[in-house]
Amino acid sequence: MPELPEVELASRVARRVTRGRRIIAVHVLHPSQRRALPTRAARSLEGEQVVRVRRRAKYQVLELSSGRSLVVHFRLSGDWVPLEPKQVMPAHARVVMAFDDGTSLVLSDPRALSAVVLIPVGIDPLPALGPEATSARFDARHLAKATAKRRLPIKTFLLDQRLVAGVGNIYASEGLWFARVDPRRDARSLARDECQRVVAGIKRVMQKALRAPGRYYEEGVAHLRFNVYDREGKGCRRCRTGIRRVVQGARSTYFCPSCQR
DNA sequence: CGTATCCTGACC
DNA sequence: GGTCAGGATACG
Repeated sequence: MPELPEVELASRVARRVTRGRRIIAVHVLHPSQRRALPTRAARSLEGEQVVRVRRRAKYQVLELSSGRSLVVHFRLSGDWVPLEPKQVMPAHARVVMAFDDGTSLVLSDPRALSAVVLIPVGIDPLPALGPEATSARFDARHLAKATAKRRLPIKTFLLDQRLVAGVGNIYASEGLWFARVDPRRDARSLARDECQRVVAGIKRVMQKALRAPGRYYEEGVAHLRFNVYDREGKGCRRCRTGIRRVVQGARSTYFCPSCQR
Protein backbone atom coordinates (compact mmCIF):
# COMPACT_ATOMS: atom_id res chain seq x y z
CA MET A 1 0.00 0.00 0.00
CA PRO A 2 2.39 2.68 -1.15
CA GLU A 3 1.65 6.13 0.15
CA LEU A 4 3.81 9.13 -0.66
CA PRO A 5 6.76 8.26 1.59
CA GLU A 6 6.96 4.79 0.07
CA VAL A 7 6.86 6.29 -3.41
CA GLU A 8 9.65 8.68 -2.41
CA LEU A 9 11.76 5.72 -1.31
CA ALA A 10 10.95 3.84 -4.52
CA SER A 11 11.92 6.82 -6.66
CA ARG A 12 15.34 6.76 -5.01
CA VAL A 13 15.67 3.10 -5.93
CA ALA A 14 14.74 3.90 -9.52
CA ARG A 15 17.24 6.78 -9.56
CA ARG A 16 20.05 4.57 -8.30
CA VAL A 17 19.36 1.68 -10.69
CA THR A 18 18.84 3.80 -13.81
CA ARG A 19 21.61 6.36 -13.32
CA GLY A 20 23.76 6.51 -16.44
CA ARG A 21 22.22 3.34 -17.85
CA ARG A 22 20.82 2.56 -21.24
CA ILE A 23 17.65 0.53 -21.66
CA ILE A 24 18.26 -2.76 -23.46
CA ALA A 25 14.72 -4.08 -23.37
CA VAL A 26 11.36 -3.52 -21.71
CA HIS A 27 9.18 -6.56 -21.10
CA VAL A 28 5.52 -6.02 -20.30
CA LEU A 29 4.32 -9.20 -18.64
CA HIS A 30 0.72 -8.51 -17.67
CA PRO A 31 -2.17 -7.97 -20.14
CA SER A 32 -3.56 -4.99 -18.24
CA GLN A 33 -0.17 -3.30 -18.32
CA ARG A 34 0.14 -4.06 -22.01
CA ARG A 35 -2.99 -2.06 -22.72
CA ALA A 36 -1.25 1.03 -21.38
CA LEU A 37 2.19 0.16 -22.74
CA PRO A 38 1.75 -1.90 -25.93
CA THR A 39 4.58 -4.01 -27.31
CA ARG A 40 5.39 -1.41 -29.94
CA ALA A 41 5.77 1.35 -27.34
CA ALA A 42 7.84 -0.92 -25.12
CA ARG A 43 10.15 -1.73 -28.05
CA SER A 44 10.58 1.95 -28.81
CA LEU A 45 12.22 2.35 -25.41
CA GLU A 46 15.21 0.25 -26.42
CA GLY A 47 18.32 2.40 -26.54
CA GLU A 48 16.82 5.18 -24.43
CA GLN A 49 18.65 6.50 -21.42
CA VAL A 50 16.93 7.58 -18.24
CA VAL A 51 18.10 11.15 -17.88
CA ARG A 52 16.34 11.94 -14.63
CA VAL A 53 13.84 10.45 -12.20
CA ARG A 54 11.57 12.90 -10.45
CA ARG A 55 8.65 12.44 -8.11
CA ARG A 56 5.53 14.58 -8.02
CA ALA A 57 2.97 13.52 -5.42
CA LYS A 58 2.61 9.77 -5.92
CA TYR A 59 3.73 9.92 -9.55
CA GLN A 60 7.22 9.06 -10.73
CA VAL A 61 8.44 10.59 -13.97
CA LEU A 62 11.33 8.87 -15.74
CA GLU A 63 12.65 11.47 -18.17
CA LEU A 64 14.17 9.82 -21.25
CA SER A 65 16.97 10.94 -23.55
CA SER A 66 14.54 11.35 -26.46
CA GLY A 67 12.55 13.91 -24.48
CA ARG A 68 9.73 11.48 -23.86
CA SER A 69 8.67 10.53 -20.33
CA LEU A 70 7.67 7.31 -18.68
CA VAL A 71 5.12 8.08 -16.01
CA VAL A 72 4.69 5.47 -13.31
CA HIS A 73 1.99 5.32 -10.65
CA PHE A 74 2.02 2.44 -8.17
CA ARG A 75 -1.65 2.79 -7.24
CA LEU A 76 -2.33 0.26 -4.48
CA SER A 77 0.35 -2.36 -4.54
CA GLY A 78 3.17 -1.48 -6.90
CA ASP A 79 6.86 -1.29 -6.03
CA TRP A 80 10.26 -1.30 -7.67
CA VAL A 81 12.45 -4.34 -7.22
CA PRO A 82 16.06 -3.89 -8.35
CA LEU A 83 17.32 -7.11 -9.87
CA GLU A 84 20.93 -8.19 -10.26
CA PRO A 85 21.92 -10.68 -12.96
CA LYS A 86 20.86 -14.25 -12.17
CA GLN A 87 18.50 -13.20 -9.37
CA VAL A 88 15.05 -14.76 -9.58
CA MET A 89 12.19 -12.71 -10.96
CA PRO A 90 9.72 -11.55 -8.27
CA ALA A 91 6.40 -13.41 -8.24
CA HIS A 92 4.37 -10.38 -9.30
CA ALA A 93 6.67 -8.87 -11.90
CA ARG A 94 4.54 -6.83 -14.33
CA VAL A 95 7.05 -4.69 -16.21
CA VAL A 96 10.78 -5.39 -16.49
CA MET A 97 13.27 -2.77 -17.64
CA ALA A 98 16.61 -4.34 -18.50
CA PHE A 99 19.72 -2.14 -18.55
CA ASP A 100 23.07 -2.33 -20.27
CA ASP A 101 24.93 -3.32 -17.10
CA GLY A 102 22.85 -6.47 -16.67
CA THR A 103 20.66 -5.11 -13.89
CA SER A 104 16.92 -4.73 -14.18
CA LEU A 105 14.30 -2.56 -12.58
CA VAL A 106 11.17 -4.63 -12.03
CA LEU A 107 7.70 -3.26 -11.38
CA SER A 108 6.30 -5.76 -8.89
CA ASP A 109 2.58 -5.37 -8.34
CA PRO A 110 0.34 -8.13 -6.92
CA ARG A 111 -2.88 -6.36 -7.86
CA ALA A 112 -1.62 -5.25 -11.25
CA LEU A 113 -3.28 -1.86 -11.03
CA SER A 114 -0.13 0.19 -11.49
CA ALA A 115 0.03 2.54 -14.43
CA VAL A 116 3.06 2.85 -16.71
CA VAL A 117 2.45 5.31 -19.50
CA LEU A 118 4.77 6.59 -22.21
CA ILE A 119 4.29 10.30 -22.83
CA PRO A 120 5.38 11.85 -26.16
CA VAL A 121 7.70 14.85 -26.43
CA GLY A 122 6.05 18.19 -25.75
CA ILE A 123 3.15 16.95 -23.68
CA ASP A 124 2.87 17.62 -19.95
CA PRO A 125 3.31 14.13 -18.53
CA LEU A 126 1.24 14.77 -15.42
CA PRO A 127 -2.40 15.63 -14.83
CA ALA A 128 -3.27 18.90 -13.11
CA LEU A 129 -2.24 18.53 -9.49
CA GLY A 130 -2.59 20.71 -6.43
CA PRO A 131 0.37 21.77 -4.33
CA GLU A 132 2.48 19.03 -2.76
CA ALA A 133 1.07 18.16 0.62
CA THR A 134 4.49 18.66 2.17
CA SER A 135 5.19 22.02 0.53
CA ALA A 136 4.80 25.51 1.91
CA ARG A 137 2.23 26.18 -0.83
CA PHE A 138 -0.17 23.85 0.98
CA ASP A 139 -1.29 26.17 3.75
CA ALA A 140 -4.45 27.19 5.59
CA ARG A 141 -5.19 29.89 3.05
CA HIS A 142 -5.01 27.44 0.15
CA LEU A 143 -7.15 24.90 1.98
CA ALA A 144 -9.82 27.45 2.87
CA LYS A 145 -9.92 28.83 -0.66
CA ALA A 146 -9.99 25.42 -2.35
CA THR A 147 -12.84 24.15 -0.21
CA ALA A 148 -14.94 27.29 -0.36
CA LYS A 149 -17.11 26.26 -3.31
CA ARG A 150 -17.15 22.52 -2.84
CA ARG A 151 -19.47 20.57 -0.67
CA LEU A 152 -17.85 17.41 0.58
CA PRO A 153 -16.41 15.90 3.75
CA ILE A 154 -12.93 17.18 4.62
CA LYS A 155 -11.53 13.64 4.48
CA THR A 156 -12.78 13.17 0.92
CA PHE A 157 -11.42 16.57 -0.02
CA LEU A 158 -7.93 15.66 1.17
CA LEU A 159 -7.84 12.72 -1.26
CA ASP A 160 -8.58 14.94 -4.28
CA GLN A 161 -5.16 15.26 -5.92
CA ARG A 162 -6.23 18.38 -7.86
CA LEU A 163 -6.63 20.28 -4.62
CA VAL A 164 -3.70 18.91 -2.68
CA ALA A 165 -1.38 16.27 -4.10
CA GLY A 166 0.16 13.32 -2.32
CA VAL A 167 -2.28 12.56 0.50
CA GLY A 168 -3.54 8.96 0.56
CA ASN A 169 -6.29 7.25 2.49
CA ILE A 170 -4.18 6.31 5.51
CA TYR A 171 -2.57 9.69 5.99
CA ALA A 172 -5.83 11.56 5.50
CA SER A 173 -7.27 9.75 8.53
CA GLU A 174 -4.04 10.12 10.50
CA GLY A 175 -3.66 13.82 9.70
CA LEU A 176 -7.22 14.60 10.77
CA TRP A 177 -6.62 12.79 14.05
CA PHE A 178 -3.63 15.04 14.75
CA ALA A 179 -5.77 18.04 13.77
CA ARG A 180 -8.60 16.90 16.07
CA VAL A 181 -11.04 17.49 13.21
CA ASP A 182 -13.94 15.13 12.47
CA PRO A 183 -13.41 13.62 8.98
CA ARG A 184 -17.15 13.90 8.29
CA ARG A 185 -17.15 17.69 8.60
CA ASP A 186 -18.18 19.60 5.50
CA ALA A 187 -14.94 21.11 4.22
CA ARG A 188 -16.59 24.51 3.83
CA SER A 189 -17.48 24.59 7.51
CA LEU A 190 -13.89 24.60 8.71
CA ALA A 191 -12.80 27.75 10.50
CA ARG A 192 -9.41 29.23 9.67
CA ASP A 193 -7.74 27.78 12.73
CA GLU A 194 -9.17 24.36 11.89
CA CYS A 195 -7.77 24.62 8.36
CA GLN A 196 -4.45 25.48 9.94
CA ARG A 197 -4.63 22.41 12.16
CA VAL A 198 -5.54 20.15 9.25
CA VAL A 199 -2.58 21.40 7.22
CA ALA A 200 -0.28 20.96 10.21
CA GLY A 201 -1.67 17.50 10.96
CA ILE A 202 -1.21 16.27 7.39
CA LYS A 203 2.33 17.64 7.25
CA ARG A 204 3.16 16.18 10.60
CA VAL A 205 2.17 12.62 9.71
CA MET A 206 3.72 12.76 6.24
CA GLN A 207 6.99 14.25 7.40
CA LYS A 208 7.18 11.72 10.19
CA ALA A 209 6.85 8.99 7.58
CA LEU A 210 9.30 10.67 5.21
CA ARG A 211 11.98 10.68 7.88
CA ALA A 212 11.91 6.90 7.82
CA PRO A 213 10.69 6.31 4.27
CA GLY A 214 9.24 2.89 3.68
CA ARG A 215 9.33 2.10 7.37
CA TYR A 216 6.21 3.88 8.50
CA TYR A 217 3.94 1.48 6.73
CA GLU A 218 5.53 -1.92 7.21
CA GLU A 219 4.03 -5.39 7.27
CA GLY A 220 3.18 -6.61 10.73
CA VAL A 221 4.10 -3.52 12.66
CA ALA A 222 2.28 -0.88 10.62
CA HIS A 223 -0.78 -0.76 12.82
CA LEU A 224 1.40 -0.09 15.85
CA ARG A 225 2.51 3.18 14.26
CA PHE A 226 -0.92 4.43 13.32
CA ASN A 227 -3.11 6.36 15.70
CA VAL A 228 -6.44 5.56 14.06
CA TYR A 229 -6.00 3.72 10.75
CA ASP A 230 -7.07 0.06 10.99
CA ARG A 231 -7.65 0.47 14.74
CA GLU A 232 -11.46 0.20 14.85
CA GLY A 233 -12.63 -0.49 18.41
CA LYS A 234 -9.17 0.05 19.89
CA GLY A 235 -8.56 2.90 22.33
CA CYS A 236 -7.70 6.39 21.11
CA ARG A 237 -4.12 7.14 22.07
CA ARG A 238 -5.19 10.54 23.44
CA CYS A 239 -8.43 9.81 25.28
CA ARG A 240 -8.97 6.01 25.27
CA THR A 241 -12.31 6.33 23.46
CA GLY A 242 -13.00 3.53 20.95
CA ILE A 243 -11.87 4.36 17.42
CA ARG A 244 -14.69 4.37 14.89
CA ARG A 245 -14.71 3.33 11.26
CA VAL A 246 -17.01 4.89 8.66
CA VAL A 247 -17.13 4.59 4.88
CA GLN A 248 -16.71 7.76 2.84
CA GLY A 249 -16.66 7.61 -0.94
CA ALA A 250 -16.33 3.83 -0.78
CA ARG A 251 -13.22 3.93 1.39
CA SER A 252 -12.59 3.45 5.06
CA THR A 253 -12.11 6.38 7.38
CA TYR A 254 -11.00 5.95 10.99
CA PHE A 255 -11.35 8.57 13.70
CA CYS A 256 -11.88 9.20 17.39
CA PRO A 257 -15.50 10.29 17.93
CA SER A 258 -14.54 11.98 21.17
CA CYS A 259 -11.54 14.17 20.47
CA GLN A 260 -12.14 14.87 16.77
CA ARG A 261 -14.86 17.49 16.42
C1' DC B 1 -22.02 15.27 -7.04
C1' DG B 2 -21.79 9.93 -6.24
C1' DT B 3 -20.40 5.38 -7.93
C1' DA B 4 -18.40 1.56 -10.86
C1' DT B 5 -14.16 0.03 -12.65
C1' DC B 6 -9.57 -1.88 -12.98
C1' DC B 7 -7.07 -6.47 -10.33
C1' DT B 8 -5.60 -10.12 -7.17
C1' DG B 9 -4.42 -11.77 -2.59
C1' DA B 10 -6.16 -12.34 1.96
C1' DC B 11 -9.63 -13.43 4.74
C1' DC B 12 -13.76 -15.62 6.59
C1' DG C 1 -16.94 -18.97 -2.90
C1' DG C 2 -18.01 -14.43 -1.53
C1' DT C 3 -16.29 -10.07 0.26
C1' DC C 4 -13.02 -6.68 1.01
C1' DA C 5 -9.16 -3.52 0.20
C1' DG C 6 -7.65 0.68 -2.29
C1' DG C 7 -5.84 5.39 -6.24
C1' DA C 8 -7.29 7.39 -9.89
C1' DT C 9 -10.44 7.82 -13.56
C1' DA C 10 -14.44 7.31 -16.31
C1' DC C 11 -18.70 7.54 -16.18
C1' DG C 12 -24.05 8.73 -14.96
